Amino acid sequence: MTKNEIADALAEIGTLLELKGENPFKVRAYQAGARVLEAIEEAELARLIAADELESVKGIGEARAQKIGELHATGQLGFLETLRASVAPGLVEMLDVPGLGPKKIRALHDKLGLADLAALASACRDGRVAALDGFGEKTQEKILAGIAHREAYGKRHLWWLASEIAQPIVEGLRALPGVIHAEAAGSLRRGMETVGDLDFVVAATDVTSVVAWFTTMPRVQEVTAQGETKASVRFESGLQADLRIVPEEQFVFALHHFTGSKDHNVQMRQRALARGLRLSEWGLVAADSRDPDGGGRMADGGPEPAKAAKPATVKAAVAQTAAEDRVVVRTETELFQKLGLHFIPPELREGQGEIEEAEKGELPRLVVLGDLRGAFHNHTTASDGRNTLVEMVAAAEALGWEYLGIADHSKASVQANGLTEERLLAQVEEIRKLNASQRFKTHVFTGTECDILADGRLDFSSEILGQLDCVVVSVHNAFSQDEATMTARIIRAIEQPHVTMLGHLTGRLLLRRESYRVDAAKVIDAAIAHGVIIELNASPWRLDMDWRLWRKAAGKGLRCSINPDAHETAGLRHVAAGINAARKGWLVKENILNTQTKAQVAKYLADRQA
DNA sequence: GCCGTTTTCGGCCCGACTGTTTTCAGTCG
Repeated sequence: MTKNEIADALAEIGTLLELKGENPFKVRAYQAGARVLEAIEEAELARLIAADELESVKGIGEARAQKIGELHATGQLGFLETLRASVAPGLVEMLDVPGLGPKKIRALHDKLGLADLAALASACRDGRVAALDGFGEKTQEKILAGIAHREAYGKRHLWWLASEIAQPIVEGLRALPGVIHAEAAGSLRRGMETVGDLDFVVAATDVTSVVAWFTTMPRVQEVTAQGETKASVRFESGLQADLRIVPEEQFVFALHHFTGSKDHNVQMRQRALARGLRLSEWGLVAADSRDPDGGGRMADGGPEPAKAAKPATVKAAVAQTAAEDRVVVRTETELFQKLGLHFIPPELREGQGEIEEAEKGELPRLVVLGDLRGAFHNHTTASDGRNTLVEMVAAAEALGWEYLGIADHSKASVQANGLTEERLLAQVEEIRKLNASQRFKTHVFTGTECDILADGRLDFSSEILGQLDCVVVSVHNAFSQDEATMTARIIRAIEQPHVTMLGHLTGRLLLRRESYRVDAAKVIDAAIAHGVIIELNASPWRLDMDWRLWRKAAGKGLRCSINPDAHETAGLRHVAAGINAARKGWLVKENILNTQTKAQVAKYLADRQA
């Protein structure tokens, strides 16, 4: 069984245990285990299992090491089979309904015998749900609406499109009277390739007017929550947006908190506790301000009367602390400093070792958009692009780029109007003339996006490829090959002479099409061995190779090129999405070809072709 | 189920909002 399949199995165990009402910490342990596994490489997992060292991984103990080993070796796990048999499969689907969690689902199942969404909807319609203890009319209505809109509510959204929606909202918030700061937080700020919802954090003096503006924005279909410090709305598209409003002194804490990720926040709070501090979105206070009884809830019957002394929450502690005694923090940099850390850029806050590196002061100086001096892998009307060569170069010049690499499709990509040898050589001539004319400051590098044929041969001969500045090779057909065949095919392609870089490693289209099956680690090793670059395809629908693979790959010596794969002039701007992904992959300027000057790039390409 | 720069047992991040209740459980992020 592959690593990801094992991670899925662990996550499924967590979900099933949750539905059974198991200890929540045990549930969390399985979910955390799944994430830990996702961060390990396939080969590394095999090595750890073989060496019996799985338990040395933080977050994996004896029980899970055994289960992972069994799944890896046999693809099966008796424990999981038994668990599956004991939980009606329809209950898992119910977790997708907003407002329904494990407790309520268990009540619906135990008391009304409901085992799937159809039965649940039916029970809502005839009023049986509202009659249950702990349920009511409103809950029943919400469940029905949730089932009806389940698909839209559960959908994730491309970062690029979500960002286009979020930007005017941030600007609108900043323009409101009484608003001091407003920022988009959440996975959008972390630069995730897709986001589930939008988060906004605002510092303001007048809460009600901000909430009123937010809940009446255009296209808001439903206000799902509205309180003194927060509001949530759902747009017609199903996208949800959350707003938090805090006093100015708390803005940094709230911004950090709502930027997340969850794993990062948990680690930050644990770190604060280890230093005698408590951290929340409300502030940073001494840990001994905790309620002496150990919590806010008093389940026991005998609370002594005079116990108003110590506040139970960070929020209360902040409120009770005299202004001059609070830990004052004005920027996120200061917040990290208070916990003995260097500033951690939002893109790195995934709980995957960034805190350890920040403690040592060894976080990389991540690449920024301004580092890019040009870009490769761009199409024109010669194949399936929508703008001519001249239009594309003019757009690159307007972006201030020193160079632009053209890579139209090759003849095997008939669906994309791929170029024959004759048409390609004619384009090369056209580009040489354009460069010679000095009409644009931007230099054009010739090239192709040459198809990797089903058997790993290339669509053009090496004689043709040798006449180009830059050769991108990509898979565009026979997607259903098995992993071994596909991997061997790609490796054969990059072993051939004149190949500069590999295009979109997995062929995925985010939220639309799965990757083809390929062993990324083997391709990465082969690329390094042959001095071939792997592109970070910056199309917001691709972002391929995935950011999760870059940190380790770059550490082994793999070079990157951030390629817009633009099919029109507006597509050149997609490099910004590629920069996000590169930053999430811990990449620095030096890892990336197109941060270099025209002269450096020209020399690099000439050396490759020699 | 996992974990230990106080710990091998007893904790485990923290808080807001809703709905259904009259003091709080459940859900969500």
